[in-house]
Amino acid sequence: MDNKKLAEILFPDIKTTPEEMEARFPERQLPEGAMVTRLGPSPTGFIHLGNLYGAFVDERLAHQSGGTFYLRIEDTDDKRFVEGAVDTVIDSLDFFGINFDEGAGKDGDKGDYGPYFQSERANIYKTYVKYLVEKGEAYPCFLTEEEITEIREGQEAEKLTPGIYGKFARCRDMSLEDIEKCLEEGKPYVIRLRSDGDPEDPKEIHVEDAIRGTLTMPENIQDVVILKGTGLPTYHFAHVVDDHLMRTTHVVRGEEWLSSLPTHFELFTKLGFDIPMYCHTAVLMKSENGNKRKLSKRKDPELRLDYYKETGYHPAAVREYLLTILNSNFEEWRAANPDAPIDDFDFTLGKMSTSGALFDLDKLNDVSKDTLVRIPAAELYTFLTGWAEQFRPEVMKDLEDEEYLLKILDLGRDGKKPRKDFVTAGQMIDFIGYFFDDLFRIEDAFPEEAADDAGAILSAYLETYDHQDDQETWFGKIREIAVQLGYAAKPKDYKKNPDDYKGHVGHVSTVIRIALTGRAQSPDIWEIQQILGEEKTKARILAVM
RNA sequence: GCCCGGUUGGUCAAGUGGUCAAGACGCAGCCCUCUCACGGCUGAAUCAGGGGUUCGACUCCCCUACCGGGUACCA
Repeated sequence: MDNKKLAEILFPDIKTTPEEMEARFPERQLPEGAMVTRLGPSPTGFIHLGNLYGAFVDERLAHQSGGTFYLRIEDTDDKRFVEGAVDTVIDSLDFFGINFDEGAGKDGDKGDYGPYFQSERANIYKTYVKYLVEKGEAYPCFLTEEEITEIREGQEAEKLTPGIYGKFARCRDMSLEDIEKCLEEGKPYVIRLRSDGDPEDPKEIHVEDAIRGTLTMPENIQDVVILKGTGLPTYHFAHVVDDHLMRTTHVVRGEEWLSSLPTHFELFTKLGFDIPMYCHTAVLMKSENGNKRKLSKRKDPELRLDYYKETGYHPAAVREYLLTILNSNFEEWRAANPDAPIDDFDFTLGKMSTSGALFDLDKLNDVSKDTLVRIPAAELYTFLTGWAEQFRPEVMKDLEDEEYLLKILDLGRDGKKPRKDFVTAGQMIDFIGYFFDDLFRIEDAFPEEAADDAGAILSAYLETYDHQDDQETWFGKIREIAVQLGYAAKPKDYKKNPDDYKGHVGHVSTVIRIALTGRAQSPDIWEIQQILGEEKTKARILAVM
């Protein structure tokens, strides 16, 4: 068989050679130890939490090592290309602080290793396919879908490994004449790898994985498709060619790729490429009925990245959370360095978990509280208004008074034990709602112990109210009112002798609290009053009376 | 079915032959306290099961179970 001739028949237009490719995409000039990583989303532009999780690893590895992180659009499938997909990918990741150095961009490709759309790299792939055909390592296959199904069914019946390999690879050893004949007849075909694997007795191969250690697997035996009927490569082939030519040093991808590793190994070997360091991450899981399952696009709103944006999670909080899942020692580090920039943390692949982590909203919320408490009020204000503008435009008028808002946002946040009231922007609006007349409403009932005296309490309060009082004298007055009306000045007294009192000062102040905030629970009343101002304070008391 | 991963409290997890098996979230109780939050303290709760190897196994080996993935001209 004249493979050279076959290659020429199959790819008459391909004049480029692997050597030329090597020259065109030389090794990168990067400092020692610098890592090159990539994100390869499909062109729908849909980015979910799993992507973010992986992208975060890519980004940290590259930027921590002084390397390069690039974006490559994997559009070898004939899936519909969604308009603006690249922008969507870039924007959604940018929101979480993840930026690309190279690759597909809003204003076209950037970098010397492009094109960065796989659909535009057909001739590059074909150069290598042609090369493999010339060497007899690949061949055209004319099997139809029906024939393949038939083969598979036969294999299943005989309990054999399904697939096109060994004697099932019926086009493997066609003569040049037969191939030419099929070609002339216009039969559709694909190019398959001629695998060296022994179906009878597969050898073991060893591949390094930075997260999982040395992986031991049986060698590939399948004559996998490398070039589809469309003239575009399969993922397997594109991965090998692209990651080599783009000089990727670390391939971060989900563990669902683990089982095709032998195929990739054989391709790398046959093409004479060095194998990159693989980093197979665990899949994010979700608990359901006591079982773990993969997060699903349809069932789990928290998988959509937009969910976090819409709910009003601060990107920094999501980053903190992701890092706590990604690196088990991050929480410890954060506890020791509460104010350090997150990028100071030394991210390591070895600290990554190999088993699927359950996504935990409770934990996210807790992390979020701790994150927001570290953000200065002015910045929080920008974040809050930015969010509200997009998702709660009707409250924007309440947020206009920046000076007023800053005081509200900083309420009780100073000192060594700051309040951690805020979780998300949406929740914040709700939490501080009583500061705004149009959002203020009485939500809770007066406590039983003091309900009957509510009128008396409020009128006495109003009578003695002096906006200039400091916190201590202010509360002293409430104590007096409480005592006068038959309430204990201290909760402990009441607890000791509940029959001697109607209730305690806490019940009395709750009545005031409800009049002012509409709620039985709130931050410090005195501080709230100072922010509300004398006029509004009095008006609210009066309104309830 | 076959192949490949994985399995420490409800959740996230430290742990690499000798620990009373860290810590965090959540939960419960107590303290602080005018409410809530914050903070502090205490508590309940874990090595999937069975065999080996060993003086000694969460750690090493084998089997089983369970979970996840793959088994495409999808990525």
